[in-house]
This record gives sequence, C-alpha cells and structure tokens, in this order.
Amino acid sequence: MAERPTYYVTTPIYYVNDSPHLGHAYTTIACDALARFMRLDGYDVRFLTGTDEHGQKVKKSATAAGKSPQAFTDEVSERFRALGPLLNLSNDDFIRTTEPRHTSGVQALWRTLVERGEIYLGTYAGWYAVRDEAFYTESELSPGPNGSRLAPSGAPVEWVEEPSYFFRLSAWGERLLRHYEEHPDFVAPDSRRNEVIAFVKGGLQDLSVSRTSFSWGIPVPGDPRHVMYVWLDALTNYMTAVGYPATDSELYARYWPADLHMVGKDILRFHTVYWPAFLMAAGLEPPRRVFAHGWWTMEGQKMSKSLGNVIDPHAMVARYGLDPVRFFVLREVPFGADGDFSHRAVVGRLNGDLANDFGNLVQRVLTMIGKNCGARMPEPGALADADKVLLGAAYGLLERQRAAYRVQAFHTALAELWDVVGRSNRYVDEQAPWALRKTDPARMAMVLWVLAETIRHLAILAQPVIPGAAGDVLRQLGVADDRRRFADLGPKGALVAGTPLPAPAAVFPRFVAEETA
RNA sequence: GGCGGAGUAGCUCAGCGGUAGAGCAGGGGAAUCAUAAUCCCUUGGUCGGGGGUUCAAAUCCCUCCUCCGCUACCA
Repeated sequence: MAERPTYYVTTPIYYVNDSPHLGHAYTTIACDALARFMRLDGYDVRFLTGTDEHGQKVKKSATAAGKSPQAFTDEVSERFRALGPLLNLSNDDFIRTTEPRHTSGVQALWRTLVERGEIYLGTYAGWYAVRDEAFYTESELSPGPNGSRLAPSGAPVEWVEEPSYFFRLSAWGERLLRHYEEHPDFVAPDSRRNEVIAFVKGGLQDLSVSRTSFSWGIPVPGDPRHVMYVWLDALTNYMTAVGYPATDSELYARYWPADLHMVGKDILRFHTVYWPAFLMAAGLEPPRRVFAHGWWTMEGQKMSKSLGNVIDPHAMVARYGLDPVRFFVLREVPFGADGDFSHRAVVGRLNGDLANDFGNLVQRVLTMIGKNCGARMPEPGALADADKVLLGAAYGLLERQRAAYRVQAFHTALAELWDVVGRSNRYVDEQAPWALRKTDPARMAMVLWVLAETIRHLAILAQPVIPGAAGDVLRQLGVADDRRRFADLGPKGALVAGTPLPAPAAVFPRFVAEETA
C-alpha cells in the first residue's frame, strides 16, 4: 500500500504574556479546519499549536503577578491548552518552548549555525530606553529637550553598547529573493508577498540573536551569560515538535518541511525572512508556505484591553455556540483580509446561513422522511433531470472545495457549499414533495432521497468547519462514523434505502435576542 | 517621504475591454413540508473626481482626492 501523502500545518505558538482571545481562536480554528479537511481527504496530517514562553515581557508579567516565570507560564500556557476542548480542536501536539525537547533542539540549531559560521560574537549598539527596557531605531525617536532624544513612549533614551551574538542575515538577502521567486506560493496572500519582497530588497542587516539584559530564555551554548533571541527560540518549535535535531526520526522525516505556517499579519516577517534564512543557513529546508491572515475588529473598533472589548473565547462560545462561531469567522471575510466581529453580523450568519438555510433544509427533509417514509431512508428510483442537476452540483463540490482549501480560501469554500444549500431549498419548493405525497409517492421518495443524498455531501464537506453540527446531520442521516470521509462522497457511498433513521432534531437553533437585564 | 493595495447598490463585496452583478437589508407576492423557516418578483448605482487611449472603459494610461498596509531586532 502506498504511503499516504503528508500535511503538516502549524499555528504560531502563542505568547503567554496575554490571555487567549478571539485572535488566537481565529488562527487556530482556521488551522483546525484545514487539518480536518486534509485528514478527511486522506492525508496523513500533523497539526501543531503551542505556547511561546520566554522573553523579557514574560519575566516582567510573572514578577508583576508575584510568581516565578515557570509557575506563571505553566498557568497561562494551560489557558491556551484549554482552547482545545473549547473550540473542538484536533491538534496532534501542543508544544511549549520551556519543554526540554524544545530547549535542547534550539541549542542544537544554534550549534549548527555556529559551526557553519552563521553566528558570530559582536556588539549590539542602539538607542536604549531604560524605562521601557527596549531598544529603538533612529527613525522611531523624536527630539527631546537639550538635544536629547525620546522614545515613542516619551522615555529618554541613551546610546548603549553590549556584547551580542549576531546571525549573518545580511548574507541571505539574495538567496531569500531567489526563494520567493522560485516559490511563488511561499508567502500568501500576494499583497503580503509583495511586502516581504520589498522589505528584503531594501537590504538586510545582521540580526542580533542573543540578549544579556535578562535571563528568562534558552542559554546560549558555551556562553550562558547570553540567552537566545526569543524569535530564534520560538520559530524553532515547528521543528522541535517533530523531533529536531533528530532529522532521521520518524516524525521529522515524515513531516518536515511544514506545508503551512499560519500566522497573523503582525508576525509575517519573522516567518518569511528570518525563519527561512535560519533554516537555509543551517542546511535545512524552509517551510512550503506561510499564510498571513487578517485581524478582527469588535463592532468596528480595534480590540484592546483599555477599551475593554477583548473577546474571551469562552464567552463567545457560550453566547453563540461553537460551530456558529467557527462558521462565522471563516465565512464572513475573505481569508487574509481584516474583518469585523459584530453581534449583528454573527447573528445574521447564524440565523440566516445556518439556521434558516441549512438547518431548516435538513429539518424539513428529515421530517418529511420521518413522517412519510416510515423513518427509513427512502427508495431512489429513476433520476429526473432536476435530480441530476442537483446531484451533479453535490458531486462537483469536492474538487471545488479542494481548490479553495489549497489556497486557504475558506470563505469561498463555504460560499460554494451554501450555493448548493440554496439550490436544494429551491429544489424542494419546485418538486413540492408534500404534494407528491398524495399524487406520486414513489416520486416523493425519490425527491427526498435526492435531497438526503445532497445533504450527505454538504455535511461531509462541512465537517472541517462545523464538525459538531455536520456530525449530527450525518448521524441523523444514518451515515456511519467510518463512512464520512471524502472517499465516501459520490455514488459509491450513496445512502442506502431502508436504513432506519433517528428522530430528527434541529442542528442550529436560531439566535433569539437575549433578555435585556 | 518611499513602495504597495483599495475606493462599484443602504451594508459587505465580486466583476477587471464588449449592453452594471451577488449576498444581506428594504418593498410586493406565492406556498405551507420545515426552526414563521422557504420560494418567486422587485426598489436601488452617471462603478471616488478630472483628463486621455479605443468602435467600445469599473475594466487600459495620466492626474488629483480619500482610506489602508509595509518602511527590521517587544512579541
């Protein structure tokens, strides 16, 4: 038997300085939908998420909370891990940068880079604001009193020099540009690709990859006064989670290079410039693709702690239900663009697309089968033209879904599914099975079977995005758990007449206005 | 400032050289299997302003206006 093709997809590892919010949920849901889609399509999938736990900010937050960094990160990391059950995530692994498998792997990568002459000891010099504990570039500074300079925060800065290890990033500009050229799908969407190319064309400086100003990090091998730059540390998780530095290990051999790193647009550069440069410098393969998605505003406003409009995923799921939320974030905006998470829009999708269009379609069909076909899957007969048209649309969905998922166009994939939902509702009205019940019961049975079979296709293909509801629909259709893969689509997996069906129950209740307190 | 992107129906957007489109919202109607869900019809736009190329321009070119992104070492 031939080996199944593999697919390795990652979320960024989330920085534990922050509690999980809609943004984290969004990225992870998108990856989950992708992972589920590929699994259903027969791929050997690896889906990774985790937490990024080192750095000065974490240390400060831990101190502020009166905890040790390890105790603090244990706690916050657990809140990210809890997103798994909350959002029905299917990740195969969850990595923390404080785990030994990671820290030792990163140190191995460091040693490799040193051996290859890609890292050298130098001096980092820059404008440093003691109050902010941060360096700033010349361009960020504004003039202060008496010829001094001020940071954007208003803090005074001073010229500071400290020893630091540097990565020879400047040597990789041409190689990176060639990589972008030869792999046009490496950065998506295209607008982001242009940005990255423009950035690299502007010239690259060597990158400071160690710090001596704090110690909450991975020690530099052979020079423990330094800890590693958090991005070198963090990015490497994608490899340490599959066994790096054991490049001959089963996991690494199977899954590296990753097929897709999903990221927010704010961390694009780290993934498309530094990361591939680190890897090429170490003689390793870069990931195949990096997709930068957009951000959500909340009722038209930027989410921020000060505005108090940061969405807690638990509250969001409690209010709307999980599958509606998953559906909304992937359906509402073209993936890659920014979107607005408004109550009105969520309810519109939930009541319109899910409850009225899809949920009600399933309900009306299953109820008619329940009442008029003895609660068993009806007997199909000869196909009328209208039947062929509808079934043809259903059969044609898989290829279209693949094309959309291939480029992470979740919104397109869902729109195509819902096109068939609409066709199905029109078909019900045109065929009017409630009238056929009296005039031509055999034809009624055929119509209901065609609808059930179409719904089977829709539900199987909707599983990646709304796994709970789609699974419920399939259960109500009497489709066994092991007959829900994409290989079961088409006539060969068709619903079998006579199969006893459970009593139908609504899958998507409409959202009704909450009591105003 | 430089580079890139976008401005099309009330809203969100598709169209990217050949008689202005979709979804939602609004208006009217049909049907009654169904979560009063569904289906049909319909109102609505001088496609940001101006100029140009063309038999023909949302669609190509120029220019102006507005908005957004990027312009490196917090992550």
